[in-house]
Amino acid sequence: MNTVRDHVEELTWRGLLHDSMPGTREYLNQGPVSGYIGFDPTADSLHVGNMVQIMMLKHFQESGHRPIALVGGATGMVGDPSGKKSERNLLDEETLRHNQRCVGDQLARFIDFGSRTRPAELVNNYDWFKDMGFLRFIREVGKHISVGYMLAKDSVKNRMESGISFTEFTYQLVQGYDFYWLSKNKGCRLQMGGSDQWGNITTGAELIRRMDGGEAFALTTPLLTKADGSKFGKSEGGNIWLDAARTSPYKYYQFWVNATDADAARFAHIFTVWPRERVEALVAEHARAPHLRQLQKEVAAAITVMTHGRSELDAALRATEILFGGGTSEALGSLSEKQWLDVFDGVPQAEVPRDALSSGVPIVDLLSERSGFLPSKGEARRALKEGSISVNKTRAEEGRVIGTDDLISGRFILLQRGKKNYFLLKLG
RNA sequence: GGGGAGAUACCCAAGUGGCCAACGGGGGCAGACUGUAAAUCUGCUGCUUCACAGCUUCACAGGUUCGAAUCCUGUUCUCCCCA
Repeated sequence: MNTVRDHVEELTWRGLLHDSMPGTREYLNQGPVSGYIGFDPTADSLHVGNMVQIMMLKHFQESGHRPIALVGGATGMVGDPSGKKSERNLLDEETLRHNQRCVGDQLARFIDFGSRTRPAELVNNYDWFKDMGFLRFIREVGKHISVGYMLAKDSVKNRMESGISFTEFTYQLVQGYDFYWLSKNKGCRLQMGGSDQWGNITTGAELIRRMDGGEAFALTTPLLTKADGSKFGKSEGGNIWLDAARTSPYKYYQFWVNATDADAARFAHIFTVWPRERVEALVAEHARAPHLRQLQKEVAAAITVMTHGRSELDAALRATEILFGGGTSEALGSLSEKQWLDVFDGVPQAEVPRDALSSGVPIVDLLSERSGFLPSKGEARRALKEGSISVNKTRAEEGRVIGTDDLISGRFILLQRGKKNYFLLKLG
């Protein structure tokens, strides 16, 4: 089985190709090859900001090639100056090890490590750096690259004013050596990454050329920004993580379903493996009836399944239906206790003691100190004044007192500020 | 080492003895509109038993004054110029 599809063409229509080194397309079209992308183990979970690179590996595998995910245990200890204006804090080895394991597990949800024909592989550059002494490194590697060459990189140039440590200055050589090592030991002569990695990638290609006389290739992706120019991957609550414990599948689904029209179209290209006809048909359909948000829904569903699995998506959809699907107090009452807990799994919650409730709690107290939903009573009053508070899907007035009568299914009260902020109170 | 400028709420930024919880902008939150969108309009955005009331707040610590973010003293930090 040596058939591969034209990967460069595939990336092009998906809008994922920013730049490539000469000959890369031809190299890929010869047959299955290996290609790698590095991931920083700076946290014990990846977030949606990493999704472009994750999908690069996935599309690569779908095209018939063998993806290698490199977890940067060693490079994570150094710190990449690319795109950073200040020196980075170093992580200790124990933390890095933990992060590497978690990141590896997450990648396994997207790319297939068990394929017979084109299995993905996970490597950790700490393994080839841990016994590499400083003297050996500067003799074997440093010897081949001139300081002038290194200084010419943007990542270094941009930091000459504000200052850059020798450690970060050296980073490109360390990452470059990864590329060399993989080409030598794994036959991997292609590196992929974000466009900000171009400088590091070319250093690696240069090393391969000088140390081995070998040829190397590269593919980079454009930096993804949202249609309004803001940074992709952040939302009100901060980062959107791939770890369900950090970002619930419900919130994760909501993140994607809230995409603007333009973003949703791009997400369909980048974050799904749908064939071109399907993507284009959906986009066209959406253009005819944008108010249905069909594109957002399909894209969000596809990505959520890929990340968290079918059943987590179903739970997220149920929650969405209840919270946004014109849900009413009656709809809430029809849920079983288990359904309540499932549906609101991703919603912040607090417990309140029964006796407090039986004597009645003023809504202001309930919203603020009793639950922690809103930060202060002043804030709670303000919210009530603007009419943005609902209790069990029914708008609440300032004088409202909440008692046991308001409990649904004998246990729950659903608080709501505005359309999208929910809070679940449980009887303690 | 010498000289100068400055530190104000999430960010930028006015204010230079009482009318300052502190103009304005950004951001954030909410309401209307809508498609859980964008754009637009409106309101809110220190705390408190929201009241033209009280309390905490304008780098930090003291002081002057009936009264200070605003004046004085000291401390810390930042920036610029000269050497």
